[in-house]
Amino acid sequence: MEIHDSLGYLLNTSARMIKRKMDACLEKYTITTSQWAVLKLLDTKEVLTQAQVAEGLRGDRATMGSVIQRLQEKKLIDKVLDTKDRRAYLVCLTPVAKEMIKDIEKMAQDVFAEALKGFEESDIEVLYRSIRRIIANLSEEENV
Amino acid sequence: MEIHDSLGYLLNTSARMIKRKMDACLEKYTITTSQWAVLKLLDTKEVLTQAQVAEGLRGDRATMGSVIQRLQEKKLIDKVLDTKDRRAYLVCLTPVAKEMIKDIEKMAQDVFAEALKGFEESDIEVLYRSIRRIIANLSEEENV
DNA sequence: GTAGAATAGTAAGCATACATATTATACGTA
DNA sequence: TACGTATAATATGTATGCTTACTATTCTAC
Repeated sequence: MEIHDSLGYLLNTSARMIKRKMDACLEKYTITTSQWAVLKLLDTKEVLTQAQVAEGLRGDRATMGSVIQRLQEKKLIDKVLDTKDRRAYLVCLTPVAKEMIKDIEKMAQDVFAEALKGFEESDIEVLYRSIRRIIANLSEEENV
Repeated sequence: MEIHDSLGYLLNTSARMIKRKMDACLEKYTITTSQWAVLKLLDTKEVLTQAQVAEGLRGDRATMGSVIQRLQEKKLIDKVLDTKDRRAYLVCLTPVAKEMIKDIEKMAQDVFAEALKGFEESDIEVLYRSIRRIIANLSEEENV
């Protein structure tokens, strides 16, 4: 099978292209797409431990730790030691970050709209359902 | 919008999960998923310059250069200076790599089969067509 | 023929992404 | 109460992935 026909190549390439476009748009806010994902998760969940952030974004704790560290350096999140579990830090957004997220939200939608230009509504529905199914399939096997 | 509902998150996460699974399977061959993609491309095209490899996999020349270097160190590809264009190298597979690719091909199919377990044939068709359309949409805007 | 633009490959810097290992802390059980 | 197992965070090493910049070479237009 041609590499260009493989599911891995198609998913990886489309993901990289969206990330590239998002990174370019996010540059003016001095954050990256991965950092944006962490901010978005905390916007919904308010307070999480680093382990929960990693789990929430299906990333590894070491990587998420360093993404969180950079966000902390940029004063976009705060992390404080959990008094109930002294191993853990509680992570939340700063007011600056909350303000910023409002501005970025629309821009992110525009990137996805561009990616999905000309799509049938029904195809969009199948696409999203399919990708979620792939994630579920690969999570399932992991837990065996 | 929830981060988990965003197209970027869905594509990125599914791509990373497939890559993770592929990397685990490829470990016994001592190569990575990105290296495998280069080998697969050269298996089809026989001889390419590094710039063509980068273009063929929609990557940047610096990154592809270092992936190719590592494959050369592993004796899986050869690169020779192009006598017609002394800027360029011609890259091709070694016999060892060609033998290896046969073994890996089936394993790669198994990973995709696992990802697509339980899918309707029609949904698979919509999924592939949709992702190709996303790639085309994002390529188009790049070339404006 | 020459100058300017473009290309091929690499260097350097920064940001993930992943795996493995270590330290400190928490939890459950005998 | 002590011990073994599990967890949270970080350290380290390796491999991308991307951007910018540089050098050598090629190509095109005048």
